[in-house]
Amino acid sequence: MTDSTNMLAVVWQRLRKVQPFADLSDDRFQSVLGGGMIRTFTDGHILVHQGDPPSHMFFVLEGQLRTLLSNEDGREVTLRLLDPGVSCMGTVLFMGGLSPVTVETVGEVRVFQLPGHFVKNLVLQHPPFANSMLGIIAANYRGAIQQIDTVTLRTPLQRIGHYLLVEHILNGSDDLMFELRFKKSLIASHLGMTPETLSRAFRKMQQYGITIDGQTVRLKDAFALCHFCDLDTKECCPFRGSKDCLICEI
Amino acid sequence: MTDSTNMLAVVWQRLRKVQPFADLSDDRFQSVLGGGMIRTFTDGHILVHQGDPPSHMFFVLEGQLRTLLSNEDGREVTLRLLDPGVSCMGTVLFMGGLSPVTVETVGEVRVFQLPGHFVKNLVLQHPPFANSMLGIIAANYRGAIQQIDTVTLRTPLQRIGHYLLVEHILNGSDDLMFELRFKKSLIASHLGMTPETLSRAFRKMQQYGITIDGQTVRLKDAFALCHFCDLDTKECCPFRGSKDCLICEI
DNA sequence: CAAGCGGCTCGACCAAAATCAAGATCCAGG
DNA sequence: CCTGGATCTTGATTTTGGTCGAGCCGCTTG
Repeated sequence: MTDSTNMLAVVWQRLRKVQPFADLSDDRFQSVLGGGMIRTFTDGHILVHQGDPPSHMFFVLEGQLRTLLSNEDGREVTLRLLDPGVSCMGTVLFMGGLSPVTVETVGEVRVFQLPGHFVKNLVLQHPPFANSMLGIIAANYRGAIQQIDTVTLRTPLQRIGHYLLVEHILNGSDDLMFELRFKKSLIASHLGMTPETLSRAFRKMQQYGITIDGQTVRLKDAFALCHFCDLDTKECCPFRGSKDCLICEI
Repeated sequence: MTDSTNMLAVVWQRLRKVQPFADLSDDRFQSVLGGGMIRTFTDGHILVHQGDPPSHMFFVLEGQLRTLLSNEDGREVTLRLLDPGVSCMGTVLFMGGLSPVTVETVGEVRVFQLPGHFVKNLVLQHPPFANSMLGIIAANYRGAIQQIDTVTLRTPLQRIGHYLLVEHILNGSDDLMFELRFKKSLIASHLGMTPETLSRAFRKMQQYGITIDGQTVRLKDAFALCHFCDLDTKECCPFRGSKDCLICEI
């Protein structure tokens, strides 16, 4: 009892302020918690198989998940890499039909899972929640478009540069050193290339003043990654419009 | 007056039964029509530039649109090819921020455009409409995921096979002959390859009993395209579970 | 009918990334 | 402190699809 109360406290803490729950009243949020459950999985566990009917929406509490596509030969692409506070399968619930994606744990993971019908009801009964869901799905869609851009229009070097840039910005971008959140083989799979190619490209990044040692990325200066900026990313750049950024000036 | 009444009748006819309007009352649908406008564009006109703030949602009435991504070198990928009855930019409205995609006409096109704020209000005021929008966005997202699968996990031959299969099914799949809806260079761009590669792959398809002559596709038999089926497509296959399909049996 | 144009096809060549095959490095467990 | 396994790096080789150039087909236009 104490344990489960404790767990609930963790969930509360973790999910209260994030989409799609941020706009809910405390009462309603409480009922959402009651409608779902907390589960723990070990490394490499598959929560959803490509082709399964989608049953739940998942929220990462601790650890990491990834969503991926695979073909018959065993080749795969990672679609999304999820850290705590992030959800998945929300979109798939509204697609109708079977899940096009596989969801797999990366390391040990604790998730909160909410039944699909629960989510769908909430959407119909609570417009702000529907709006939140639209926002989440739209954001994921944006990510997918970004990924199409990445794998079809960019060289491996550009892909990694852009990936690092986004990581750097997420990280607050005030430090010239930060850690990769995911292991390299996963990043490679996300960027649509082999680990070998990733490795070689990391090497080539030294020409731009960016060195990668283990999981640590070091930048020569605050603008080292500007070469890899794009319209979308520029919007989030803390130096946007700054005279110091040679790229943005153009 | 007569002309605009006439136009409205066309819109009514074209849009009344399609998402996201199908669930609206006649009254409300009428007010939606009043809130938007009809416009005509010539070939190659750009309705939305990558990086523009999204202002409208568009519905194709006549002709074709495409949405695309492009990079600085002029290379581009086509994301979606839109026929009458289909919408675009609905998702982008909910993504927040600027449009990641360009929208361009293919030939002469007539569209109905609805201001973004109008759509957003409707979502907040009318839950079934929100639900429809979720469905539309989710469907587009599915398309994007499909495209990632296509460009990263499939050979050019498989990509085209799958594309033809989907076209065949959309076409009713009762005829062994059908027309490509889009010109080949557009299809190539959608499948993430050059027109030359598409051409060569079309040639190779003869080994599978599929011949392409101009815009006309001819199949040796009803199961010629089964080699290119996947889980997602299998769900829509009219022969699903049929003993005759050697692939589905597996 | 001829000319011109756009879209498609096809062959020869080339560049880039995947694959294959060793090593190097790092970490966990004994 | 040593060992075994996973992960990453590196070089050599192969494969694939892109690029370039030329020619063809079908359609429009004069």
